[in-house]
Amino acid sequence: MNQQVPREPKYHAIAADLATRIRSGEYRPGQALPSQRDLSAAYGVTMMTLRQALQVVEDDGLVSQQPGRGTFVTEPRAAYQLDSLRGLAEDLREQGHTVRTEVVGVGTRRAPAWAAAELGTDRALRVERVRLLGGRPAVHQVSWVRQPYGSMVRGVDFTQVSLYAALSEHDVVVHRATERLRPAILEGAIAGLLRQAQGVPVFVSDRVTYGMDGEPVVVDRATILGDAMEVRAERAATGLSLRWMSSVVVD
Amino acid sequence: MNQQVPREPKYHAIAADLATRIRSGEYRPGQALPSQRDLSAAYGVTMMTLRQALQVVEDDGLVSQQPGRGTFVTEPRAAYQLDSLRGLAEDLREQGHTVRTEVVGVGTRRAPAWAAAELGTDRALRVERVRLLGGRPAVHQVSWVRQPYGSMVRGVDFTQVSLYAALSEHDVVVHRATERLRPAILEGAIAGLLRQAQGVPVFVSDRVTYGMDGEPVVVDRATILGDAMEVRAERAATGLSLRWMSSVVVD
DNA sequence: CTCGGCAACTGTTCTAGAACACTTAGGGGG
DNA sequence: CCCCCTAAGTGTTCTAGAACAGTTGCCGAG
Repeated sequence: MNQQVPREPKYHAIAADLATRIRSGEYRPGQALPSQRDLSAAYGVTMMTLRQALQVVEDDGLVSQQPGRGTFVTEPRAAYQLDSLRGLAEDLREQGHTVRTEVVGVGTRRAPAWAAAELGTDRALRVERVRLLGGRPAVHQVSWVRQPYGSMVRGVDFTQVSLYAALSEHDVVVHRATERLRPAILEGAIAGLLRQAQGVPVFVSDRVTYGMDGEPVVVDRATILGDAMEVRAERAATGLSLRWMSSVVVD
Repeated sequence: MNQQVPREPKYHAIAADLATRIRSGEYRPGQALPSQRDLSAAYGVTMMTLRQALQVVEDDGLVSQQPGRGTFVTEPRAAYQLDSLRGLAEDLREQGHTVRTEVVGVGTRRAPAWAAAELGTDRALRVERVRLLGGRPAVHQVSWVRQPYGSMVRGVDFTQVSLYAALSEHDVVVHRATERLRPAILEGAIAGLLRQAQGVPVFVSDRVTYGMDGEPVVVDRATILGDAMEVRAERAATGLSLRWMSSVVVD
């Protein structure tokens, strides 16, 4: 047995192919995939390798493997993975939501104490945005990008380019994030920006994103309308996720 | 190669053993476990089997596997796993929190529409409780236990026994739960029970717990003070968790 | 002293099966 | 018609490696 381990693991490619075929409708919710034996033969790999691919697809929530019965495509579940390293808008777009970003302001500022404490400095670029779902403001977000990274992305049009994509263009690779969520009451200028009355219940999310060297790169505070998102957990699924309430989506 | 598959998979037993040794302090946070090759030899299994066990332990958040470096024990993270099937108080106690339960009322009632819709019937036992952390009311919880399970546990002293422990005494085994979390504003009689002013931001958690037959057994609605809990996510960890704010704990 | 290369260590991927547990459907018998 | 058994299908677990990618430390040379 002489095997090569390719640059991209086979099981990744297979998982991606299966995901594509499921998302494209080739395999529909409730439908059984071909058996593992048939799939492994079709992809030209052993059962073990195929099973690794299926584990990935199952972990992504696209299928449910049932002993003795088969592997079934699950109902689509739009979810924002809280631990995602992508930007908010990218996540929502991937889920098929119509997302528009409005930039409220961009400028080099002294970061407030809470953000400076996380960044380890108060020298930062402040990026203030509003995210609209289906044309309706749903999220107000202020990002503090630590210098020198802030200067790198200062001229970016953030209505078109995500902060993380812009950082990536400058080879700033994010590696880890922590995020905290709490309930709060909408007040101040943010209420106006979200076009809601003061006093409305919201989630406030504080997020710190770290680079490869473990140093904080971006600190975000997002104010999210309580009727635009819920936190949902299901034992049978991959874990916790944030779901964008379908009532908000006007595609 | 003639192998038997035992009733309990080997990798389960190995994962449990490793978890026990980590939790007992034999392997400390930050410390590297022995290499996979050494562990597989020590447990008398192949690398693949050992890796399955390690995947389970990593999925439980106890270790972090790092290519080329080793497998390291993670810092303990006191957390209420949102998808836990145990009762709320049990979770908190396990985390070392001082929890006291006050029973507001128990009685057979017609479940409200939202709970009846989940239970598939409005015949249920209503159990209303307040959970105190460190002597301070932190959570108000109303549980609706579908009949005939409600009748089974009607006479239980819920200040001493959790609802799920009581159900378990009657061989009602819960198998799966779904939970949703949203922000809200404290109002009505609940504010008084939690000894807070009306208008305070809270989380509201709706939870449905299912039995082995897939039928709903209990529907819960918990109102949780925003300063008693946060949702926290870390990429490097197992996913989302609810953390009880240390400021609330007065042990 | 610093840098580069090499060796030994680490985890990751893959092969090629085989045996087991679970599920379902069909056929036969009562 | 109902029940039981068997066979064929399903996923799950396990063996026994080998090759590859990543990491780290040590030694030698400049």
